[in-house]
Amino acid sequence: MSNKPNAREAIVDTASRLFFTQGYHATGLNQIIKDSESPKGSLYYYFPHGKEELALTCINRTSEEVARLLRHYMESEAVPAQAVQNFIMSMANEAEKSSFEGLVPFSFWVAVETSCVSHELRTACQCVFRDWQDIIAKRLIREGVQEETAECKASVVVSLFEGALLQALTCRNIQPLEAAAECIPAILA
Amino acid sequence: MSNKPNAREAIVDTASRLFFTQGYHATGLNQIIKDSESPKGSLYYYFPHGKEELALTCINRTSEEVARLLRHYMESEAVPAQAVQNFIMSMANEAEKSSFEGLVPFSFWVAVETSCVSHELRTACQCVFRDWQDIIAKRLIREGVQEETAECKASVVVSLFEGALLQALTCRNIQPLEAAAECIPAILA
DNA sequence: TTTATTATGTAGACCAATTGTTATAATGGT
DNA sequence: ACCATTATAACAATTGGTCTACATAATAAA
Repeated sequence: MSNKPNAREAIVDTASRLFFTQGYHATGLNQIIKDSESPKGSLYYYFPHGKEELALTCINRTSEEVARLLRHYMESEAVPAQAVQNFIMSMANEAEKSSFEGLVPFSFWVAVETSCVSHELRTACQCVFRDWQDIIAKRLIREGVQEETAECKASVVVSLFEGALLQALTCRNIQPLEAAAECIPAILA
Repeated sequence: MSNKPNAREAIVDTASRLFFTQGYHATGLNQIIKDSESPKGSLYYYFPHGKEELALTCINRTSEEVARLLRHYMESEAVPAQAVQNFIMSMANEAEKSSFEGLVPFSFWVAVETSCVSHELRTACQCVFRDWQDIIAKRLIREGVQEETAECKASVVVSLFEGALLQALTCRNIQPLEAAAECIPAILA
């Protein structure tokens, strides 16, 4: 009872997990409907444009989720460098806890993959990176950093984190993330 | 005449380009044989184990190619930071020149994708990252940096570069790479 | 030197399985 | 009766992979 729109939620949940751990092309619609225990009819009922629309939804939803988390960490520390370090290490712990198999929402390497699919998906991924960068930059500006410098450093933080996550997932080891966190103060100084 | 093993070369060349720009799963065998103008018979003659064996060959070959390039840049400058900066900016120019569509061999985000395919591919990608890191670390150690610190900083450089490349390819803009290069001295100091 | 024999590649038709997608029928609550 | 949702079956297209036929070149036997 009262299972009104939870089929949609189940689909988006599992699809997000699969897209971000396996990749867009590696994830089949059949696997999504099997894992989410939802019928294929529902998938095309909620996402008439199919896989691409579903992916777009997953990207936007995950992006917002992460932005919220990032904002939380950036606000809850007096020193920006410490905030970023906490954020990175929390993600590292999360990844390790799930044996590098769970949804590590920041791992946006799907961006390049989906960029080849359609212009719409590429634009969505662009926005994701820009949003994250903005959150960090705004915090730095508030600290008195000049705007242009802040944008630049925020971009570096995002890049470093994405790259470290890529290495960590490949090697199934949080060491690259630890090294990244350690270097943050030197970058933001 | 004398066209002995150039079919193999053609296959590996085009397959590398496609794998590293589109991704492993997004690249079909049919596209490879069409683009390389080689018949499927030849593909399975040179790579009896199919797609996976071909991918392994592409990864190893590209990895060595990049390692050679990286080594070249690391040797040809007196100051390590300057060497890394030159390397990053040369890659940025290369990417821009091809409108972000050519083979940007450093973009190893396929690593995560292929990591899901087989243990063998994952191990290969791990080795790639370790090799690149070693090249940078050795140069830093030669400069008098302590071994452990050197390893850590080398890992950061690799992460930062990979992440910046990810952003650059997504946004079709070299700005993230420029920002990354600018930060290198602060990291290696 | 001519003739067999065997490697080495090329060429592409063919295969079962799966892909994303569509269409239509059946459900069930209001 | 209505409408939102679910449930199937089928769709063409493509996937990675196998198979056999064929050409050429190298080697061995006569």
